[in-house]
Amino acid sequence: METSATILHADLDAFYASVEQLLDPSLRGKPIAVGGGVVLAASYEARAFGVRGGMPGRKARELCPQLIFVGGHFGDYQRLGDAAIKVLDDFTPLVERISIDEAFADVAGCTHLFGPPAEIAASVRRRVRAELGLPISIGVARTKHLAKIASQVAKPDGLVVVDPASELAFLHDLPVSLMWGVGPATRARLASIGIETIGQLAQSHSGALERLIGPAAGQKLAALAWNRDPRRLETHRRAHSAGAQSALGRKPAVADVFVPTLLHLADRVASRLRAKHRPGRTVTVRVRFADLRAVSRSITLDQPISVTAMLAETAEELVRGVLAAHPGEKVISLLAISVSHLEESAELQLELPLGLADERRRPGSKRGLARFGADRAVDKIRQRFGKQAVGYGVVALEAARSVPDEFRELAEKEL
DNA sequence: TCTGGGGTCCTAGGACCC
DNA sequence: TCTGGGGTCCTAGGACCC
Repeated sequence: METSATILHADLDAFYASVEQLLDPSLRGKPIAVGGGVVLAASYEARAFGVRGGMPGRKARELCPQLIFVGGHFGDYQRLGDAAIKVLDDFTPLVERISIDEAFADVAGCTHLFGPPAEIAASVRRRVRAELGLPISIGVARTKHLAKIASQVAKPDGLVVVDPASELAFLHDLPVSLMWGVGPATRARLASIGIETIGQLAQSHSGALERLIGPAAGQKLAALAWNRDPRRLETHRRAHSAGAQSALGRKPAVADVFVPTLLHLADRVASRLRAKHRPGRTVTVRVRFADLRAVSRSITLDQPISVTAMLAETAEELVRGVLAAHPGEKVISLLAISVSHLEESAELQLELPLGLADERRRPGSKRGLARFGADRAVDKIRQRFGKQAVGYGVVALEAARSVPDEFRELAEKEL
C-alpha cells in the first residue's frame, strides 16, 4: 500500500522549440515556431500570442507577425529526448516513456539512495538543465494521473509536489480539461450540466455522468476525480498497431491518385512490421473527403501480413469499396493505412517469415515468395544505403507532403 | 477559418456459436 | 416455431493524447 508520493511525471517544456533555442542562441527569448505549413511546436514567447501546436502556419503568423519559423533539427530532438529520459534511468529502472519528451518514473525503491522524491525531482531538473541545457517540468504525486496534472501545473520550468494529505484540495479547484481523457467534446458535455472543475465532477451524480459520456468514461473520470487511479507504470509497452497517413490537399478520387499513394503508405507500414517481425491481421484504411468527413473500412485476414504488395493491394480494395459507397465524393483530402492485430512476436519463428504462411499453402505460393524476396532485397539496400536509396516512385507526392519523414519517425512507437 | 501524423481506447450493432 | 441468454469476434465511428 502506497501512502507516499513517489511517482514523477517529467515533461520537457515546449520541447522542439526549446531545442531550437538551445542550438541557436539568437532565437532565445523570441517567439519561434517549429514547422512551416503547420506549427509542430511553439516557444512560450510565441504561445503568449496565442500560437499553438497544430495551428496552420498562416494563422500563427497572423497572431504573431514577428514569429520566426525554424526548420526542424529532428536528429537533435531524438538525441536530446533520449538523453533526458536517460537521466531518469540513472535513478530508477521503473521508467515509462510516453513520448519523445515525456515519461513517468516511480522512485519508491531508490529513496534510500537519493533522498525523498522531491529531492530526486529537483536533481533531475538540475541535471537536465546543466547537462542538456533544456527546461523540464516535473510533477510528483501518489498516482500517475495526479503526477501528470502536477507537471502541467508546474509548467513552465517548475516542480510541483502533491502531498498525499492534500490531494483533493489540490485537485478539486482545477478545471476538468486538465484531466486525462477530457478533450473538447467531453469538456463541452460536462459544461452542459454545469461541471467545470474537477471538484464539481467528483460531486456529480454518477448516473447522470454515465448517461452523459457513457458508462466506461463516466466511471473512469469519477474515479480520477477522487484520485483513485489504479494504473501501474508499464515499462515495456509495445504498440498494438502501426499506420501511416498522408494529407493530400484536394485531389480527385481516382486510381491514378490513390494507387501510388497507398503503395507508398503500405511501404512505410509494412517495412516497419518486417523490421520488428510483427505482421498483422487487420488492415484498416481511412479516406477523408473534401469536407474533412472521414470514412474507414477494415478487413481482418486469416493470416497476418507484412509484405508491401499484399498490404497495398488489400488497402486498395478497401479504398475502392469506400469510394463505391460514396459515389458523390469526387475529391479526397487524406488517405491512411493502419495494421492491427499484430503478431505478438515472431522472434521464435523459423527463417521463413510470418505472412507467407498463407501464400505457401496455396498453389500460387511462388508469387508470395517472390514478393517477400523483393521486400527483403529492398530492406537490405535501405539498411546499407539509407531509406532514400530505393523505393516506390512517388516523387511528386513526396514534394507535396507537408511533414518530413524525419518528423513522422519521431512519433512512431516501438513495435 | 477549416491542422499533420503517429497512436490508444471505447461504443454499438451484427454475425455466429453454445 | 418461438423463447432466452451469454460470449466472442468483426466492423465503423468517435474521442482523445502527444
